[in-house]
Amino acid sequence: MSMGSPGCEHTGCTAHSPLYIIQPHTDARMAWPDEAEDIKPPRSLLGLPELSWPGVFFPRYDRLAVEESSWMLRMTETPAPVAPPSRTPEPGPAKPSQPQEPPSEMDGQVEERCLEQVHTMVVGEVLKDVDTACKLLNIAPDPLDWSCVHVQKWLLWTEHLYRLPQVSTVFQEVSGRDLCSMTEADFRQHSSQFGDILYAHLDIWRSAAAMKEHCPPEDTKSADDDSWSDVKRNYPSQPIHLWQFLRELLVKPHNYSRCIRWINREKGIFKIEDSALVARLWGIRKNRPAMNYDKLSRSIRQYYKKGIIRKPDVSRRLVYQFVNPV
DNA sequence: AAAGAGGAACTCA
DNA sequence: TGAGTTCCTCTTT
Repeated sequence: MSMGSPGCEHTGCTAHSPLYIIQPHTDARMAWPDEAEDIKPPRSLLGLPELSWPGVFFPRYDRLAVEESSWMLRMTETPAPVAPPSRTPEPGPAKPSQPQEPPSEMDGQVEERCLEQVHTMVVGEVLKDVDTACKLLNIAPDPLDWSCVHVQKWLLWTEHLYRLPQVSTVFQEVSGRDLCSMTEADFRQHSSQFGDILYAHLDIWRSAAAMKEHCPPEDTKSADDDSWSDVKRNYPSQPIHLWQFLRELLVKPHNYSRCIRWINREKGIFKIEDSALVARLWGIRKNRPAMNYDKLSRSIRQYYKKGIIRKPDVSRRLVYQFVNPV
């Protein structure tokens, strides 16, 4: 791959397809996935300046920034199918400060392998996150398919992810197709302060939708997802139950361990760490803006009689137990 | 004060 | 009719 050119001969991508790097949030729990640690290539190898490894996995980060780098342009096998963001980066990668020897053939092969691994990893993580959000919000992965209600859900979700003040109100009665036809300038017009973040986040979703068409879903599936995916396949039209929703959060500890986590997975004992946040996520999922922990916990208590959830033998605040742990 | 428990009426698919 | 949702009162932590 030629690192210095604005385009990429492997993919046909152009420098008009910028990489959105989301800077790490300071919360140490929101770190790069553990499983990715052993395949992190050094940034110097990528022709990027050394810094703490940036995430490309949006739920863990609260700020979007555009970073130009041709290696990441390989994220998509084809150029983005829709109008790209207007803030086009300068062509060519950032150069290391020290002059370097020309890379040997072996260096080139190692580099190629690392890039390949990074590419696979990034694509997988982005698609997994979009998939998770789709399940939680009950919306289609492709923004073009969204109704106005779906757009509102996605906006609430984006507010939550990036800790934005209320922005959903400025996009009333906007369908997914309308949203996709808007330029970055349109977004800025709707929200001068956060329009660029919303536009960047939407661009990730649109790129993910384009990628999904080219990547087999197996690439993005983890063992944790399998049982739940089976449930979704078997009962595609069933509304999600609260216990299913809680399980879905629990099987995504990278994303949600700060609001809910297993105490003892084998016994099905879990703890709600942030009751307000879990309630808010449930409210978004069910389109119930007034949802709070008082109501959510009442619904959990309904499960006592049904034998789905109970309090553990040693009762603790915000700790519950699935009667039949999977 | 926040969480827990449970009754009762209500909505919605 | 089932699965919550909403509101309520009272108890426990």
